[in-house]
Amino acid sequence: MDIKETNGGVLVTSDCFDLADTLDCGQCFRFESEDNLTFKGFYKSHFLNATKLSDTETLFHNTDIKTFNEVWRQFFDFDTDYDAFKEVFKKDETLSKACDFAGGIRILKQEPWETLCSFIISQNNNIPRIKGIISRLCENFGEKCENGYLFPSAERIAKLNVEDLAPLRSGFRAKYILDAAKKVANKELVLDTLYTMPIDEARKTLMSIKGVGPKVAECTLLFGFYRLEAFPVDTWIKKVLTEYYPDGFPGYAREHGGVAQQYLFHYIRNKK
DNA sequence: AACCAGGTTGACG
DNA sequence: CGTCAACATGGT
Repeated sequence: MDIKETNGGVLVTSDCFDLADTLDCGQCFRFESEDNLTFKGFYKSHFLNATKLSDTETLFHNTDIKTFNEVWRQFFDFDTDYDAFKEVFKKDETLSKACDFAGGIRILKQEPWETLCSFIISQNNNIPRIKGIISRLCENFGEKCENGYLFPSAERIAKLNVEDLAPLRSGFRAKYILDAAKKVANKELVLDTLYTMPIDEARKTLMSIKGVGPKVAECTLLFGFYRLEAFPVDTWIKKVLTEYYPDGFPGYAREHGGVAQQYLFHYIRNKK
């Protein structure tokens, strides 16, 4: 991992980072790209504009080393050694292939409320439509700024009703979005406590929200709270488990199972 | 035109 | 406890 300031930007060189795979592997839904090389989007109110230059080089535009270190360095988890994860994963044949195929993916440290809301929307839904609903959520209720719209706060959404959310075309999920927003806004559920809460308790807490079951809770913990032991099982991972792990998923890959899961998810969906 | 999508709920045995 | 239809909507 090498990070250096360049002309009007910051250049990152790493064998364990692929911008396109990281932003397009289903852990986030709000980064856009025309050519699958340059990606734009937001973390909180910070605007990202970055380009994949090669398999190992990524250029972050319009930023300096100070902003980069404060915002993007932590968002993209650049201080974690993914080679160490892969060393463990490579003891397993399928995981080894997944590492080779998807080893540029990193687990993003996303904003908790946005992550929770996004994965509520994700249930029984496909990725293109999930992106559409979230995009309309931001356009309708998020703050407008120079480069687009921010993700609306729970407090903002909590004041709305189901009819207000009709423009999202989120279907039966609208009532779930509102329940989550209300529980967060009135502090019945304090999201920040989930960073350190014992994971089983954190799962239960999230599942007290209507529309949050085991899968959505697990995704929220992994992608919104950096709980790398979380292991979301969706339809694709179910296939992987029955097909490649009939005797169970290896215990040694469990500690950072979320990383393994993400490699496997991307591998099984995109190989060949 | 069916079938599926990064599932969850509530009803029923 | 386990099973299962229903749920809104749009992409393939």
